[in-house]
Amino acid sequence: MREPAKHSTRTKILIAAATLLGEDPTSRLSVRTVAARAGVSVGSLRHFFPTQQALIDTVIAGIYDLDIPDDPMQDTTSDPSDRLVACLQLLLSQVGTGERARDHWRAIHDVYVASPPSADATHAFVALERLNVHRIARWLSTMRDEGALAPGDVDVQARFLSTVVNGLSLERALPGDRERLAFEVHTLRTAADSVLQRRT
Amino acid sequence: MREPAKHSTRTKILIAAATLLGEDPTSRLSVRTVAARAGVSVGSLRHFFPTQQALIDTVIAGIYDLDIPDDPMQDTTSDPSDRLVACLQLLLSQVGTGERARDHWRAIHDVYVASPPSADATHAFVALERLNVHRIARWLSTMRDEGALAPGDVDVQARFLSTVVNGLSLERALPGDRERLAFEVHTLRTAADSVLQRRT
DNA sequence: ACCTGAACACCGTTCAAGT
DNA sequence: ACCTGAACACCGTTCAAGT
Repeated sequence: MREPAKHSTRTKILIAAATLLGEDPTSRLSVRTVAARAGVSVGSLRHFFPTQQALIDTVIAGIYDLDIPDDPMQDTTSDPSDRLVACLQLLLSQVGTGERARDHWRAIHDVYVASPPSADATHAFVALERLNVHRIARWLSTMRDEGALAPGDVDVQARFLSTVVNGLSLERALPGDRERLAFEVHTLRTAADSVLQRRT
Repeated sequence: MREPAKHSTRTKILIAAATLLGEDPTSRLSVRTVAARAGVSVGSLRHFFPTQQALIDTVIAGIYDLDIPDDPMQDTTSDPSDRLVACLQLLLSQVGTGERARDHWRAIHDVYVASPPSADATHAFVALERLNVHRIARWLSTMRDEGALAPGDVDVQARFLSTVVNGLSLERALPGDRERLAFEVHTLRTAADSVLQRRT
C-alpha cells in the first residue's frame, strides 16, 4: 500500500497540537495557531473538533495514555519509588481524562451522591473500594519484602494512597485539569515516597 | 453630612464585581462588564487592577476571607505535625460530613461536571483553587521558617496536600464514609509528615 | 494621581461558499 | 463529507490624552 505520509487532517491537527504542547506545556492551543501549524483552515479544524474543549480533551487524553506498561511492580530493574508511582498511574489511567473522567464521576455522582444510594449499591461500592485498597496493599507488601517500605500499618498506607489517587482522579474531572498535569506526577511521587523508606 | 454614595472608584469596582458574581457565580468578570457595572472606564479599572488576575484574585479573596476562624498555625505550643494536621482539618471541616458533604459535591458536580466544562465556570474555579493552594503554601512557609519543612518546592507540596484534602472530602460524600472517618486522621498525618522534616 | 476611550492584537464560533 | 476564509462578537492590555 504505502500511502506514505497520508495523515488524515484530523491526525495532522492532533500532531500539531501535541507538538505545540511539547514546545510549550502552557500553550493555549488556540484555534488559529493549531490550524496554522497543521496547515489547515480553522473551519476544517472546527469540522473535526466542534469546540475548543473537544480538541484539548482529545490531545490531552492522547498524552496521558502514552505509556502505561502492564505490571509495573514486576519490573525489579527500576527504583521502588518509580515502580510504585507507575502502579498508581495505572489506577489513575482507569479513570481516564477529560470527558471520560467527567463521565466517570457523573456516574458515581448519579448513583451515590445525587440521591441516597440503595443498600445494594452501597455494598457494591464498599466492596469495590476494598478491592482497590487491597490491590495497593499487595503492592506495598511486595515492597515491604524488599525492605523498601517505611514502618507502619500497610492498610493505613494503602488507604492513604487510595485517597491520593481518588483526589487526583477527581481533579481530572474538574476545571484546570490541563494545568494540573505537570503537578500530577509530583503529587504521586510525594505520596509514594511518604510510605517508602526514606533515602539515607 | 451624607456624602451618600461616596465610594472610592476601587471600592465601586469591587462591589460591581461581587454583585456580578452574586448574580451569576460563573461570571467571567470581564473588564468591560465589570467596568460598565461600576460606571467606570476600563482604563480606570486597569489603574487599580493592572491585570485581570489581580481583579479576580482580589474579589475572590474578599469573599473567601469572610469566615476564617482562628488559625491553628499560630499555636506554636504544639508539634509542627499536629499543627499542620489541624490546619488541614480546618479545610476539611468546611466541606462538612454526611449529608452536608453530599450537598457540597452535588453543587460542584452540577456546575463543573454535569454539563461539559463551561469555560466561564473554569476561571472562577481555578481562581478559587489557586487561593486554596496559596493558603496551604502560606502555612508551609511558616513551617519552613521554623526549619520544620522538608526540602522541595513549596507549591508542589501545597498542591499535594490540596489533593489529599480533596480526596478525603470527596470520600466523605461516598458510601462507607463512617468507617473511613477513623482512617482520616491517619491519612492526614501521613500527608503532613511527608512534607515535614523527618524526625531523626 | 486618577480617569477616559480608542486602538491593538488576540480569542472561539459561525457560516456562506466552494470541492 | 470535507475544507476554506471572512465575519462576528467577544477578550485583556496598552496608551496618548485629558483633569
